[in-house]
Amino acid sequence: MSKCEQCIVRQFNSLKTLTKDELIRISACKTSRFIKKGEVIFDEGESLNGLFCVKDGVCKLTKLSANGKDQIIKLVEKGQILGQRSLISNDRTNLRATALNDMELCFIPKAEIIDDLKKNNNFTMDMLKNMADDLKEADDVIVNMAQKSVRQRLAEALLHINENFGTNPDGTLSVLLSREDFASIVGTATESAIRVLSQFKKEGLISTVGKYIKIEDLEGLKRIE
Amino acid sequence: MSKCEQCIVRQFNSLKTLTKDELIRISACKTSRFIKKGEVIFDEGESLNGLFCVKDGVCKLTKLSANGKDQIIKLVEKGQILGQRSLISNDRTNLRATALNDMELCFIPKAEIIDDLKKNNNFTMDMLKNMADDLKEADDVIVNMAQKSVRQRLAEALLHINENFGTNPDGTLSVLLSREDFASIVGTATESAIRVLSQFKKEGLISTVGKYIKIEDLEGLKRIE
DNA sequence: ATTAAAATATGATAATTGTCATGTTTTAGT
DNA sequence: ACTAAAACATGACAATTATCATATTTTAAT
Repeated sequence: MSKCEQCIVRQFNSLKTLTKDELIRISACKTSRFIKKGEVIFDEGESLNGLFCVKDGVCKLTKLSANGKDQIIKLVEKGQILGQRSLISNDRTNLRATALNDMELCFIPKAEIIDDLKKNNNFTMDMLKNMADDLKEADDVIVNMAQKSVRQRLAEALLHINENFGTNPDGTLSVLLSREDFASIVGTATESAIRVLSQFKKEGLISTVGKYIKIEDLEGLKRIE
Repeated sequence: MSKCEQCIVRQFNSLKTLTKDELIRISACKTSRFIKKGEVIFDEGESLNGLFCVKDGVCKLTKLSANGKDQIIKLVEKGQILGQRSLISNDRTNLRATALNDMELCFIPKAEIIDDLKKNNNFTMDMLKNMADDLKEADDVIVNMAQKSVRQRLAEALLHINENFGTNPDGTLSVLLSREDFASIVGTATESAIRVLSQFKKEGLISTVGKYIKIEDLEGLKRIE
């Protein structure tokens, strides 16, 4: 089992604020999990009893709406943490996490994290900062959902993915999403997402390389207001 | 100037976790502000340099969308705190706060709060819990915005206000909102909000007493799915 | 390699929601 | 009390988006 105190991944999340001793303690009780693409990491309403640290891969966090459709709330990638919200609220999860590609996760039991939160104020503060950033982002999403058209939202989704998850060497977006996933981010019917993406392609705003999408005209996408 | 350590209002927010000494210190440097209905407490992009504690009244937090329309993100009432997000992120506000009725606010300078956050872990933890709850709520709103009809969203808005802000003695909703405000919560055109509320009235789901709305059929509103 | 299933695509049409125009009622200020 | 402004209301129509039907292409399993 690899050691937390030597793990590069923790530099990207709140675990970076832990002391060496704390990391060694956590390392001793953490477990590793490998998840295949498409598998559910945890479901809505589950009790997690701990925190996941994403060592590799990307997953989507979704919530099932009353109409039977999934809504993607957030994408989580390597280096990020999973399950903070329910850990802190001492609550069941309100989102389902599904792997978008093969993943490796470390699981840290709740008791250890709670202990650190109580004893290490830097850790608590960093968690708080991240939560505050998530909240700001969520507020922005609310406004977009409420006030913008499907076309605008889809353009912004592409820009957001480009900005936050980067591209492959050939310039295609590194996160691979189905049209259904795009629809689920934007909150529209799959057919509508397909239509708008086809339109973007016709207009030269994007192109496709196999299943991957490449942004051809960043400014053009930004101009869709 | 009234004293924080004797103030009932703080029992409803994170300030309740502060020690008597900390409260006395805060009390000494806080200022009081009276805001008239309709006045802007702070605008999007302002630097707050502190935290507001709502002693009396209700305000709305809005964000201006690119289409020129305001979106109401949250209603904040007596006992709640205002400005945490930007204080913690050390960021300008991303929302505007506007008084919905006459308000009394206490303003606590940033330095004092930061000091408490660093020294009192209970305070930090409570802020973190509240932020986590806000985030959960925001996620729910995203799903509703993305997946539900205007009719459903408006029904839920009425239920949410009833649940969280209560009613006057005559059973009317205690928070008084214009049709434009309702439209701004739900993310629709004012005319659409008016139409749907008229429809609800025709269907006997709600009634009006002057400018106030009364829920007549709670179960009926819940059934709108 | 074959085949079934899943994903993508597109047309036709219906449902929802927005916009504009216009009128009525309520509120606030002198 | 009078008047202007704001809020509320409603109709007509346009724009957006969803739904249903049906192909086509791609993927995965045997």
